[in-house]
Amino acid sequence: MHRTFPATFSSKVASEELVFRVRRLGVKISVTIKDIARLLDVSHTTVSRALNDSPLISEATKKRIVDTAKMLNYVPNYSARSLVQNRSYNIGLFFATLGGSTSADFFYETVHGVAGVIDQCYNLVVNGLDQFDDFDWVDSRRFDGVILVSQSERDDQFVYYMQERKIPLVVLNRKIALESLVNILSDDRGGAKAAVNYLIENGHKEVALIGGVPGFQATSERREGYFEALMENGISIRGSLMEDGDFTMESGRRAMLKLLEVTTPPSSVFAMNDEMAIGAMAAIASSGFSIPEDFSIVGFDDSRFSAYFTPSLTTVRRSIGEVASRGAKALLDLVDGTTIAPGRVFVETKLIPRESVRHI
Amino acid sequence: MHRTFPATFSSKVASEELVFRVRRLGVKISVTIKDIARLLDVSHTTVSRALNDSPLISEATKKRIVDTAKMLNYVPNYSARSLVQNRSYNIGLFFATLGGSTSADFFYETVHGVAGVIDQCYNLVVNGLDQFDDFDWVDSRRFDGVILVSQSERDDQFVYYMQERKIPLVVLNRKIALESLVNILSDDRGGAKAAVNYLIENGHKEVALIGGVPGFQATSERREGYFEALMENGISIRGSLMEDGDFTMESGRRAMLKLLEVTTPPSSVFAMNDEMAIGAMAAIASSGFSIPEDFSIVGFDDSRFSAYFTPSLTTVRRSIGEVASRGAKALLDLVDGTTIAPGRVFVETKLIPRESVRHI
DNA sequence: CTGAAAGCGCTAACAG
DNA sequence: CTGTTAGCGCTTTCAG
Repeated sequence: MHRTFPATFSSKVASEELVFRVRRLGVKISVTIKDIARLLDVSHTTVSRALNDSPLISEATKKRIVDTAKMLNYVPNYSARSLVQNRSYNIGLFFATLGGSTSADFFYETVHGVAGVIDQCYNLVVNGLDQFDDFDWVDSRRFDGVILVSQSERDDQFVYYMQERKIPLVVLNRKIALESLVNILSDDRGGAKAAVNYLIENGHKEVALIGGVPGFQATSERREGYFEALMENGISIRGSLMEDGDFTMESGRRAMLKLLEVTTPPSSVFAMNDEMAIGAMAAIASSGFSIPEDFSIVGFDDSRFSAYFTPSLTTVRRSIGEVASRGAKALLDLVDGTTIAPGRVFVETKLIPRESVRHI
Repeated sequence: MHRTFPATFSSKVASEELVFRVRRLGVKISVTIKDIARLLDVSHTTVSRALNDSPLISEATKKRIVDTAKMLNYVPNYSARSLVQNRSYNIGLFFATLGGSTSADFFYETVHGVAGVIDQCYNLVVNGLDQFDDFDWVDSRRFDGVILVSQSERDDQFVYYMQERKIPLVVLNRKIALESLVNILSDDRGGAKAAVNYLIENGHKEVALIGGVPGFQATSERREGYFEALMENGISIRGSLMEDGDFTMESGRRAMLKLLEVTTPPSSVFAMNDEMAIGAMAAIASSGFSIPEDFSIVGFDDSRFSAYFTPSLTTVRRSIGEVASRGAKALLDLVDGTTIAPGRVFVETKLIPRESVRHI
């Protein structure tokens, strides 16, 4: 082992002596700063400084210490550091729920987007708000910052809780009234409007709507977009063409089955997400109709599978990954104390025309 | 505020005095054990004991303290507790990778399965092994235990690392040679065999294979199952009917396009996961063929969308969620020091017949 | 049953 | 540039 000793070792300490000391360290489970200090005859402060790249230390000693630390596989004790620094090195990524109406694709893209930005020194802690009765476990000493993927006003309770505790918070996916907050979301209304406009441009006089979970902000925003498009094109809104879903495939299927029973069925459908669009497509097919010949359909999200359907699904792309990564970057700045302008950022949406819409 | 004081408060401390003391606490960000101790004129040791439900304390004082703590919204400082107890209260959930070949559905089901079991006192830390150059950051003081969702032998390095550090580890999704480990996975081989057998039973004389990432254990196991089924039915193996994919939809599409160019194309295809099956279905459709008339296809995983395709996809269900939750339970036992028998658990797979297979 | 004292490993004034 | 000292909030001996 002593053959690997870096040459920069203290001249005061003979190589043999050092070997002896390392030996005496024995089968210690983990090396501490004190160990290194004793080994090199310096104070533990000096070691701490070296390891934290402090400027208050000579390059020589720093190198000596850093080398030794590496050799001994020193790993800092995060609990100790956390205790004294009052930081947890935990970043929370909280979803309103981990089950049901959070679609797999959405979840995946979000976690992926955040994880790609978060630094190695942080733990990314994933959780569903609905898992717990209260928020007591969310504490400034346990989370340096939190990214909330919000769906509805029900989450406001949590937002206020966080404000109270002064825990840095970034809210994704839903407009938040608090101006002091960083708030990143996609332009749901604009996207929905574009989707419906596209159907109208393609000659559809009637556009049915399959809605998401009532109460979710994405649902109301996309409904607004739907309304706007209809109104601007002088198309009257028919209640019988609007069905509620809950963002799951099954709900899309059920909603479509109902729409098929309307006396004068629409020629086109806008589903508020791709999963419900799939469900609707399944319902249409199982009823003996075909897409886009009998029905045109547009989804929302551009889930990764939407290009692979038959027919491929026309949809609205909103980069969930970008929302997530921008949110994560903002949170990191917030945690680092970098002053960033709070406020709302809309990530653009874009219509992706594919085969599920027919021009009439 | 003093109206809400519980009646059990120390008689030694008059209500007014207590109010005064609480006042003096002022706008402290967080209440500590010491605060409570001072408030109630007991030692901080006593408070600690009460809060930890120690038997070395009278019911009366315990109640008094617990009530006060609740009233003051006391939250323990996990860093401090961790430091002294040498536990992090972090549970790691590590994937070989967070991108690419980890499908959204798989990821979602796994996280969901684990999160449903993990106790509130733990943080669930999600990570991809490929995000980092080394494993130094994975430390026994930073993770009480880790669940590894493994794909290939490349992850062995990590497994050994964990063994060395004696960090409790549960490995999911892939057979691990180490007998001392808890190892939970689905019966990939059996599932694949069932899938291929099903095609053969339905009169198919030729079954093409679309494989997963070469090197992934799921890939080789499922290939084995494919071979076994063919051999037991006296069907010869044709190399031209086997294409490699990487578990993504696009790879399934490409593989199928190649299979369509074979001189005598097969009447059926077994794709090693549902995503590739979708890709294959897209390729078949775009080439002007239809399913199941021209080609029968079976997937693997029973992803939630497979029932909603047109035609719906015959596939093999393996409960990823169950693998995950069983793994999490085992890890929790391990962390708690409960002696559990290590070893391998196979979660059963089950063929789910749907419309994508035609009987000839 | 309760309290006093020690110490976990680290960082951060404050002196030299 | 380096060392001394103190202390983060908690649990845990060890004495009463």
